[in-house]
Amino acid sequence: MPEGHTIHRLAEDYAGAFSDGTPLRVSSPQGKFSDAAALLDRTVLHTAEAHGKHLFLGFLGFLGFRDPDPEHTDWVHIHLGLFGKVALGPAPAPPPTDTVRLRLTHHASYADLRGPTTCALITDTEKRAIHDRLGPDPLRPDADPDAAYRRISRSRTTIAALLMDQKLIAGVGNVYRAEVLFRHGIDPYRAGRDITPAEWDALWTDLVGLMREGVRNNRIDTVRPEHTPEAMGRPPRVDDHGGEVYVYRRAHQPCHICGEEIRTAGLAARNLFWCPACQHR
DNA sequence: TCCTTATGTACAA
DNA sequence: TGTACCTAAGGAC
Repeated sequence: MPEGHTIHRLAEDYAGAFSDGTPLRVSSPQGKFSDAAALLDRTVLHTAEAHGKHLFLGFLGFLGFRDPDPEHTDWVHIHLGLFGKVALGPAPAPPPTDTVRLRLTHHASYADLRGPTTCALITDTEKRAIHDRLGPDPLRPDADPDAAYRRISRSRTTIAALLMDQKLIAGVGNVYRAEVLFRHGIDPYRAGRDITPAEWDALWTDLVGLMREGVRNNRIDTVRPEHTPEAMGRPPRVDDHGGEVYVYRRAHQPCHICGEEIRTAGLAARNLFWCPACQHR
């Protein structure tokens, strides 16, 4: 279930559960991360950080350093890809299944990582290189939305594809791109260079608010108060995604606002969803 | 039990 | 543009 909000929430949850200074037990029941897990075993989790859909767990102690200097931190770089999941809860940990790539345990908590596309031990230099190839993240205080607009405003590519490009904006995925374009009435096929500064400002500000709420609730909800199931007297959404949305995975269903049939089409190997009547700008 | 699908990305051609 | 990779849930049988 990973867009940027999931990863930022995981950073908070890992740090909250494990960064109290107690050494951790680190293992890889699946075996694919065993060598690194052995190096990290009985070291201390110092920090957890997210940039877009990338998660970084900072460990101290495997090289003998005890000070929280980034240069002396060993980072575990995690990317969940499409399928990755983390199960995090109070100790005792359940018996591990053979799909657990990385298990952290502690006197009070456990966290099991399954199905990531990336789980690797990296240096601080390698970590900086990852930050350098990612665009501004609406969930990070250091984000510069103007940097994203400079590139969007020069591009002939559709705004729907640009919003998914992590070099331009880090953390937006298929749900947030569909929903934020709907909320601003923007046709997903418009070229980036036709997006005005005012439109970009509104899109960015909205993403910041939506994604912060996503971190808080650990799910994506994008409908305004007047369009909730309660407000409109319609049945709540029931599927594995969970949150209330306008268009995502609602192909061929009526638009909550105008009743028009929601459309879907493939765009950059993903399914795009939009309302042709509401998104005309 | 099999098939499809999924909130992602990298690389080959 | 297509394909490979990682896992689990839901629906059709």
